[in-house]
Amino acid sequence: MTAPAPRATSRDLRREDTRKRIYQAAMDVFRRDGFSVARIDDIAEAAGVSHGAFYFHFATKEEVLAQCLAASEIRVGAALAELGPDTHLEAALEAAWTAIGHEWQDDPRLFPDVAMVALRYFARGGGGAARHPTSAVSVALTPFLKTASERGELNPFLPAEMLSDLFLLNVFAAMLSWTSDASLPLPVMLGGVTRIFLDGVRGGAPRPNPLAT
Amino acid sequence: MTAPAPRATSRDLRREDTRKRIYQAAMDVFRRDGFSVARIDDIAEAAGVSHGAFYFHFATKEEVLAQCLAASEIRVGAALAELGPDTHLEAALEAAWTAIGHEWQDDPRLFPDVAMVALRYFARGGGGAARHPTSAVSVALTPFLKTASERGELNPFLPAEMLSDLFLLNVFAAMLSWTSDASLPLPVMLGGVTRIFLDGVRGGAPRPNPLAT
DNA sequence: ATTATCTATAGATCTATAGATAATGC
DNA sequence: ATTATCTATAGATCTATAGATAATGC
Repeated sequence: MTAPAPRATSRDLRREDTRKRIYQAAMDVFRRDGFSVARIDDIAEAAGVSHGAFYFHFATKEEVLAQCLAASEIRVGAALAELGPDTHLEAALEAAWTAIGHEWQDDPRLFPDVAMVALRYFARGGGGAARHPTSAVSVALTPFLKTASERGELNPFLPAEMLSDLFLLNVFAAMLSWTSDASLPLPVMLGGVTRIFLDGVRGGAPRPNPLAT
Repeated sequence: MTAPAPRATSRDLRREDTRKRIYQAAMDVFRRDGFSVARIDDIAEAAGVSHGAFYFHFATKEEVLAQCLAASEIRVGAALAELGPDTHLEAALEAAWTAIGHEWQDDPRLFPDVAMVALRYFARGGGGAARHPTSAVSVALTPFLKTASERGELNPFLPAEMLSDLFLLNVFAAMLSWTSDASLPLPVMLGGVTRIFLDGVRGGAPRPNPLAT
């Protein structure tokens, strides 16, 4: 599956360089002008390339944000990968929202648009054969949910695979709510939705306390 | 607050007629071509008006969907308004997801785009003085959450005002997930997220109340 | 010689607006 | 006469693509 030996040529280096310049210029312009108002020409000019060069590297403005999100997800996923496989679900979820919160707390202006592209990609998901090219974070969280499920700690209303996506959507909803109304501190909101989610998936009113560990 | 007596003139009737023709044509084209691909010119042509007439009635393609969503929300809100004020939270939430599910189950193609504009409007929310021009459904649900909260049935992690938005976002997430992977029936998914949400806000394990009012 | 990267440019679509038409209110 | 509704059109921006340039592999 892996290619033989994709040696990096000078052309490759040059391409990567301009791609990064365009990416950085795009993010700068997004932060300065707002995503929807940002114009491709301004991005290209700031990057010192032609209008068309942008489209050679990115199919659309949104793809820049999608790559930004993907990079962030990889960092968060890496943080989660450091957790031992026996980490309790509650700790894993807290690690996730903490990392996600740190990723975006300094970008409140940009976050709503990021959430938009995240939603768009989520909507494409598609089941069946072509299983989600879902978020790296969702993939990293699923094992903890599966483990908890196998231990009988979760109620059976929805399959574990769906729950990580559901959790992340709640985290994004909390962040989005915070960007438009920061009357509560971000950790309170993220902790709140996590608490609610966790209590929710652990099952309802009368239940045997499985935490008796 | 209400205007004196906005008698409907023949001009008003004519405007409303063309607006509705454009609206209907737009929805038809959206369903036929998909929202993002749909072109204004095709909509205008189908409605038998000029290109610019569309923009006289709607600022953008998205505004058509926003009005579609608003109309749906008003219907759902009306259904919820028929519930007695003592209706239990669980019954109110079920009434909500049932109505919402009925609204969109025959429009799986369009729903992801509707969710997108809903998210956009939610993101604008904005706290402080200019309180959400939030969804009619959210407004209709809030009293039931407040009542439950006052009865001490809910945990105190997030204020009741936020919970209705959070619930609706979960409902939308479930519908969205269903549109891309209908391996579970829609009522199962909507019932599932509702169950999780309800169990979540009702509070989990016994714990000290941090916000002890 | 072939191919990847990028520029220049034509075409499509959206956005803004000046002006035509006809209804309205005085 | 004034105003609301709509048309016609100019301008802005995005999208698609033909061609220039230079690196690559043979």
